Amino acid sequence: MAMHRNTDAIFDPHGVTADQFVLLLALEGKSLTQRELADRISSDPSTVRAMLVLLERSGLVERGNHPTDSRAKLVSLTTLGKRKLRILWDVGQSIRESMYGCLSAEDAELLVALLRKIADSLKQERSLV
Amino acid sequence: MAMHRNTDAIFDPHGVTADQFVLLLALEGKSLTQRELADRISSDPSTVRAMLVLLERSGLVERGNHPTDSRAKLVSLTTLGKRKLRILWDVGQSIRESMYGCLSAEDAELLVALLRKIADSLKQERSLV
DNA sequence: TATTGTTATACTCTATAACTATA
DNA sequence: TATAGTTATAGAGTATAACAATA
Repeated sequence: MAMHRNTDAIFDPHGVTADQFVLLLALEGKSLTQRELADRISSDPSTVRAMLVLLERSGLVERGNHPTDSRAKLVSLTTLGKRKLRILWDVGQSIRESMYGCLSAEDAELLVALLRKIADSLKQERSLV
Repeated sequence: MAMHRNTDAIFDPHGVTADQFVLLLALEGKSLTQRELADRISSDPSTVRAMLVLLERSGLVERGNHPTDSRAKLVSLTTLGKRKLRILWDVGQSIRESMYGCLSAEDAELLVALLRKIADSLKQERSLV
């Protein structure tokens, strides 16, 4: 598979790019419209469309009809997609844990807490816009 | 300018992509061959070549002859490139500081220290390979 | 009129393979 | 033989603009 980002190397052995992982993550536990998906991953409808075509081809995602809006399509994970997402999450988790290996347990926990605080702060900023 | 990553939005107004910024940063204070540059930014010679063509066109970088190896080319920042790099660094710095805005000064310092520890650990791992 | 999605087009980064020139 | 760089080719994400269908 062709990589298009350095970080893809992590997921490359699993046939998924880092961007695709982000998209799959946004679909965890719910169905979204392509537009909602684009907003969620801070991308563009045309970009999302291109990604979905590839992900559909890989069998990780499916697009069905929207119950009330016939313009929209509802995107959701297939069974294979859910399974793949779980695997990829575990891959990422093991990498994170090995990165924290040079820190004490307390420092690792502290680091995550600080990062989460920043993430929450940014998310709140964004929702105010 | 066409963006090719979400993070490009930060540098887009300055006509530089995030990847180009990484490359320019690797050239700060020194000249490197294209091969060294590729190793430094964990990329490929053909990729680096493509990037350098664009950066040369923008006038941020120049390629001269290598003093002892006539196969190699020495890549270095132009005056404009050095100036641009300083500006981009300041842009990044102001963004980092605004991100730390939700943390106390001590916590912000601690966060940077923890991240730097991880970075150093990864760098050491890499040099052992 | 506004919105959802599609299509066409263009740009940047990614990399592999085959190649030239030099060490 | 090995290395530095180039070229051709291919793939994936990025976005804009124009468009059809629907709300």
